[in-house]
Amino acid sequence: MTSWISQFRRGLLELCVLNLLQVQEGHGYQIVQRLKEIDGLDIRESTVYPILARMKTEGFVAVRDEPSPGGPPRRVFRLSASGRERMRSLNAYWDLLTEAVDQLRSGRKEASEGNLS
Amino acid sequence: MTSWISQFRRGLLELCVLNLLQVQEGHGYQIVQRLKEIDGLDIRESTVYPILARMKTEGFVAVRDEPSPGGPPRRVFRLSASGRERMRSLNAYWDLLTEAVDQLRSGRKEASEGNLS
DNA sequence: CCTCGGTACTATGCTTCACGTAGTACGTAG
DNA sequence: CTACGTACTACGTGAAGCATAGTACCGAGG
Repeated sequence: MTSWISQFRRGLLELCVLNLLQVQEGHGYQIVQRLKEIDGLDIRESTVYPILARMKTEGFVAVRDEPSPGGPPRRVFRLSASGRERMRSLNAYWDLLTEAVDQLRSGRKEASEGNLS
Repeated sequence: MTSWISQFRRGLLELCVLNLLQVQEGHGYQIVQRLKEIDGLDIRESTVYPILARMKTEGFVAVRDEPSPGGPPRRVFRLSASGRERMRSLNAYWDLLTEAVDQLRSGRKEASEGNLS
């Protein structure tokens, strides 16, 4: 991983997980699969599980075990009240940041015309 | 600093500095002052100087000294060609991320209005 | 002169978190 | 009984934001 890309993801991944769980509870593996589909995120198990563990110890999610049709038992995560609160905080700050960046970039000359690599 | 807020800023601050310097060269202290004005960033000297140092060792900026009217000599930073390249990369990835988050948040449930699943 | 405050930068250590790698365990198909 | 998909855990590394502290130059006021 090109390292600086990882840096951008800091904190953002928790926001993504929270927003996913806000829609519907899910188990770790499932969340990993969903996040993998999202372009630009390219996330791995070893990143997601620690996030979920952290969120559990901080009380943002409730956990219960559930049997799996083909594998070891799943740990299903469900957003708690404080988790939804957290999500709102992160979303709000994220919006603030994106707005700040937009502002900073728009006042200035040209922005990067579509060139990703 | 509430800790999780700092995490969001990862990498983003370099992007901000690059975009500032793209408009006009400037010295460290000046860049700090400018970034401080930006809402939601709330940045400090001890964060900015290391970024500038890093950018220098990686060749993204050229540095020259300049006398100050009221203080020790200033170190003036100017974006290099590879610095502009870097800026484009970061901007592109940032755009990708914001789009991904927008997508993730909008495709799911509601943004604000009550519309349960 | 000497201190105080603003300017301008440097140095050190802490902490958080993404990620790589590896390992455990369950189930089914061949 | 091997191999593969599922599902999770554990450990170590490294990057970077930040707090704190220190250095140094300058002008104004007592």
